[in-house]
Amino acid sequence: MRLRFAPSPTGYLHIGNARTAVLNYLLARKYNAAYVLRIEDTDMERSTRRSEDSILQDLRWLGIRWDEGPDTGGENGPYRQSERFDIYKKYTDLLLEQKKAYHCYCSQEELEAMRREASEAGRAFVYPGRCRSLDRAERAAFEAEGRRPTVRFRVPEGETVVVEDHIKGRVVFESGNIGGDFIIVRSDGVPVYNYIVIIDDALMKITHVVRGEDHLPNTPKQVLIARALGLPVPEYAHLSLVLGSDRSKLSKRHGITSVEVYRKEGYLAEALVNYLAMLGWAAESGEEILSIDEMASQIEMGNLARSAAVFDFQKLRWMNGMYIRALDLSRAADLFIPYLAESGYDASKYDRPWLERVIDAVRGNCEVLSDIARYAALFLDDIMEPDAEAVAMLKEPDSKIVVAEARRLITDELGESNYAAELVNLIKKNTGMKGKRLFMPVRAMLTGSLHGPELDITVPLLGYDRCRARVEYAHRRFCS
RNA sequence: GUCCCCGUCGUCUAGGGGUCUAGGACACCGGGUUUUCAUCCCGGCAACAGGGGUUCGAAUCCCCUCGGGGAUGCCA
Repeated sequence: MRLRFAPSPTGYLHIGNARTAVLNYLLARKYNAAYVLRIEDTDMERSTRRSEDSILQDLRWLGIRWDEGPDTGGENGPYRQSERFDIYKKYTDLLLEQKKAYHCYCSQEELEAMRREASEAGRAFVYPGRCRSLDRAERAAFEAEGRRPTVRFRVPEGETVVVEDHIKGRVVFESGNIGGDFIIVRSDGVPVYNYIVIIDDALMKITHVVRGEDHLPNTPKQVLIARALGLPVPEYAHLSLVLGSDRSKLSKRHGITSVEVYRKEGYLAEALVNYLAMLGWAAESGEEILSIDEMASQIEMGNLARSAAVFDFQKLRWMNGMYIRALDLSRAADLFIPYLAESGYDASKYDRPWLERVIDAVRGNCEVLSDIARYAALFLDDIMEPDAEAVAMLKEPDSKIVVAEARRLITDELGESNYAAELVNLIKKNTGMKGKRLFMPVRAMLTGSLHGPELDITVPLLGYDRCRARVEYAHRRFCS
């Protein structure tokens, strides 16, 4: 069994395509199938090497590994369609020779006019077959005009194509209503997707094509090509599409669609893969947080959803948070530190074990890695400017008593060794303050906020010097 | 327009003739824990698109309607 993912390098890896890649990968793992990566770069205007590189990079980041591809090579290469033109040429010559295809001299403008006419008349456009049977003289005349022909596939009449789709079930098409003879080679000699996809699948011995549902209406064209060429037809599984909140095909206006951007925002590959797989698939156990191995062992080609799924950014965030919390602390630190650096904190300035404790204290607040700076700031900045709530709290008369006592203690009585254990206790004892009247001012003066990790964790992590500086700052600001 | 696909809580889904007064998850709303926040725990809200069949019995099977999506490219 052999599966493939065949992206077109015309931009970044789209989240919907990533889902196709992930599902193919899980299925390949499940059935112990070969996973082939093929680059469909026949759109010469839009395809770029830079895009191909970024797609490969994103796939690797997701944890997807392929057995054959443009970078790894393999027995069925080359794996870029742009490097296989001579192969397609042979098939085109064969079709031409057998009259299963013919040269078409209609210009794009003429075609456009016919299309417009059909749409204005409320009819479906079907190529009328104007060039179906040109004789030598007619062809020569067109050539003399400087027209460069495309090659059209002669769609046989009255043929039925039945696709036994693993997800959709039996889908039946009549050759009479697939739009007429379609172009298989452009006038510049470059073949088009609908034509060569089936050749490559056959030559690369792909047994199962798992791809987006948007390809379903193209399938009969591909099957007809295969029949004309005597090539084997793979089995199909057409995945339902991913939609945005308004139920139209997911696009940028719905939110982030680039895998690279998710990575940069601090989503974990494991979480993204997990979420993508859950979009249109549910484990029998009902569990939703699953490793790649667990998903691979439970997934089946036949139990993927038939209906489209709306991409829920909120749920992805939730899932990412779950993964962040489950991370081994050292790995969490490795992942978070670059985000601290991005916010201007030089991680090398801090002691690693201390930094890990800080991260552990605030990771529960983080849904994405880039949330870290906001929550860790209270440990990393020297002075925390109190926010509005904290200011209001520190202006309370009781709070001033607490702040004043804190200052007295930390300047006169407490030091590095005992402040953490004694500061709050002594304030309580000496001022008689308790409950929120005690903890809130302490929290506000030490962290600048009324919210945050428990003080028992926060105070020792802050360290004596920083606590002292903040107490003095609060005292200057609110008690003088 | 034509062809194709799809239709269970707001969202992702379980369910495939009786065990469904329809289960889980996210979100939301309460409550508990945390003297705070987040986490965590408990509870609540909320759906079989509509209409006809078939059947003793339909969310499940069939048909129609409606709704949504996709395709209809010298894009993939």
